[in-house]
Amino acid sequence: MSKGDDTRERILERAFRMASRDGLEGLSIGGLAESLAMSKSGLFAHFGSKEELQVEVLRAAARRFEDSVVRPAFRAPRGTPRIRHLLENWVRWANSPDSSGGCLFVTAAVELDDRAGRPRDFLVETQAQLNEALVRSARMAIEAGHFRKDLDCRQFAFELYGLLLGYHHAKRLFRDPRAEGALRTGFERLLADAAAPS
Amino acid sequence: MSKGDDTRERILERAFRMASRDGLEGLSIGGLAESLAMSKSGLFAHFGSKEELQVEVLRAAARRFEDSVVRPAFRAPRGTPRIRHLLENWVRWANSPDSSGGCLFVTAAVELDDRAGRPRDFLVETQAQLNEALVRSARMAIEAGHFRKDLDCRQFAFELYGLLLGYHHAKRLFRDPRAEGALRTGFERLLADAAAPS
DNA sequence: CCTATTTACGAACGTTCGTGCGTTTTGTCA
DNA sequence: TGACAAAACGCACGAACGTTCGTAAATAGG
Repeated sequence: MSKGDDTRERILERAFRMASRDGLEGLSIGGLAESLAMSKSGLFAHFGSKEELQVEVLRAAARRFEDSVVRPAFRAPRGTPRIRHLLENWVRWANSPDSSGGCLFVTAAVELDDRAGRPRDFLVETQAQLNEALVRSARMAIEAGHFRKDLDCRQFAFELYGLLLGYHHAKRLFRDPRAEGALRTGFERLLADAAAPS
Repeated sequence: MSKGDDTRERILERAFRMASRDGLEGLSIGGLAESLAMSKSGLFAHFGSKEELQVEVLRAAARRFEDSVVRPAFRAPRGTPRIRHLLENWVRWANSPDSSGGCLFVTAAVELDDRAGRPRDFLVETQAQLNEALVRSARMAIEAGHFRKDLDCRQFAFELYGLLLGYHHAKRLFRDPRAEGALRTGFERLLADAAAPS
């Protein structure tokens, strides 16, 4: 790997953390450069524009999420085990020191939700993929006989995501230590409601 | 009402809408002044600092939310009717043209969740009050015999808020027209699960 | 109507923002 | 090692930011 690619990765890693806290707009090139002890223009040259930097930060985050949350979970057996792993990895993601400023996707979603442009397009695409992965997982759980046949899989995904958002909110705004417990309780309720009749 | 108070209200009304879209930090005094056809310094003099403006925007929003969502709902009979009214008003709030840039509280919560200061303190306080109102509503529904006695009211509030956040996310980022239906379906599931055994 | 006060203004401050350009340093490979 | 390319730099730019200040206009009360 060339020197340039190496710094580029260092930049994105730091930018990921900064953007989690301050948002993609709040992320400043000057501040980012300073925190990496390099010049503004030197850093800038790697991306050519702030918008491009934002897209690349999102791309790096998406890859990281895929690597540490989705893919490992999809190695677990289909059905409830896989879905449980998904939640477990997701919680670890949200609690990881890299996300100490909040989940970047939550921050970005709120920030970009009506700001047209490439960053928004990219975020919508990856979030849609994540949502599809959730829906698919539920569908597989039906096929595996873990979930009831008449379960609305999109609805399941919607409510699961809502629980995660509620967890994020309670943990970060209220700093409520009970947030994770509430998330898990809600998750169990969701699973129980989706479960196939015994 | 004096002339000053009148303009102050006009400023806050406009600022409320702008901050819903761009956040409390993205809200710029220059832009706000221009959109109101007044001078930056003239507007600034009403608040003395941007932080103070942010707090006042939040205060105005909280009053408005109280007036149009919470208080009207609390005029409905205790128990499920009141909780249903709460959701109804809440959805209307989220869909109102004033919130066309997203619910200010959601935007602000994500933005301020780790930015210490008076705006964050104020937001936490009002959001905590809202949460308490939800918990209280659930408790009253138990007393009214609508909800089962062993219901965890905090958990109920947590999940209800999660549904709202999920709705906000699906509607605004995905522009999914099914979002409101998913919210209502989840809400009914939540109510059914909380219902007293017949 | 005159005066005292409130309200709004215009101009400027110092900083920071994203971005562009020319140069110098660093790395790479024959 | 010498030459070419890649990478990082310093510097400057115009614009926008929040904020300050002295002054002009508008309003309110006697």
